[in-house]
Amino acid sequence: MPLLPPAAPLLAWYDRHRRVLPFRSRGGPPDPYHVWLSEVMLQQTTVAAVGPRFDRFLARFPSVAALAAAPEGDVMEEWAGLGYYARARNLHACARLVAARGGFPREAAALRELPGIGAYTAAAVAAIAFDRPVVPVDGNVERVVARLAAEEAELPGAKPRLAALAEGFMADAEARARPGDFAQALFDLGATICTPRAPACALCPWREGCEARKRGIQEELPRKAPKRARPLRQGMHFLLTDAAGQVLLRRRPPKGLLGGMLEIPGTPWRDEPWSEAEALPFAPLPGLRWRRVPGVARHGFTHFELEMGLLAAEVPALSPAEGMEARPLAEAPAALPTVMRRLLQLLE
DNA sequence: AAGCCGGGGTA
DNA sequence: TACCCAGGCTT
Repeated sequence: MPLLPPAAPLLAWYDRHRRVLPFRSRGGPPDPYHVWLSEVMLQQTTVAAVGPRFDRFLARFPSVAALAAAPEGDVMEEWAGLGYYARARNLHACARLVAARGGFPREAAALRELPGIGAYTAAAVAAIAFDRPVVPVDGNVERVVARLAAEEAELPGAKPRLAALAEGFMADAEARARPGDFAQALFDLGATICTPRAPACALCPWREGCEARKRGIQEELPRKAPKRARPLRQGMHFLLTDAAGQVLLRRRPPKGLLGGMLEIPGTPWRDEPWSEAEALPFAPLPGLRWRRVPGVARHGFTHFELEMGLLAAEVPALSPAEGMEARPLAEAPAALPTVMRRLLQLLE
């Protein structure tokens, strides 16, 4: 098994080239609340997408105590558009636990017990906020380590092996002296030099010790198991508005797809397209005359693609049933997940 | 171990 | 288009 390269060149590179990011502390010690919030937002979400949303979230919920005291609906609404909405629910639950115990645990093992915090986030918060000697293993670190060690086994099967290799970084005293910087240096290396495609090996502080580069296979690693094709599903939705400019929305069940988020009422999503007559029994109010809004809206989820049609009708005044609520049409997009915003875009 | 769970940036 | 992203939870 090839040895991991020393931490010193990477840390020196980081000291010169580290990215300036909205959620990164400048100067002073990092605020654990800020570190935790940014790490949760960054789960499967790009730095570019998180930046503005992090500042907006902090403005609305400035502290763990403020977040813990907020109604869950407010948190879900603030999360609208970010995706993976279970993160928002877990974030809120976690804030309440942390507020009750008077602060975040400092050890990764204890952080790991909190809702929404897995192995990665526990290590990231422990290292960055508390300088505990652990290595968070995300997609960047997996890629860097797979190339350093020329690990040819496919992901996700190779995850445990890559994590075990990454743990070895902390055997180096220079890494152990700066765990937070070391973790973020790995992220920055993966994001700017050791990129998924066309890595800039000539600029890499670890180019001498990289086994994949020696063999010329750096662009092929990490290998990944092939993914299944996403099926296409169909839905028909009902835009019911009133004379005051309000629109009828429905709250989705707390768990599952888009759990806890608002939606525009509609049919179930199935494999075949819906005719207007087939869809009508699913309308939020019977006996209305619906008109078809031209066009179809498309949206991609993780495991299927969705195509939606829209029917519109108007009543004098909405009286929302249980599980429904009326909102001004102009304010609806801000509270809706992106898939529902796509439907509203058909009106333009 | 495998499936479920969003959305956007990028080539 | 397809791939990837500072992953976690459930079964």
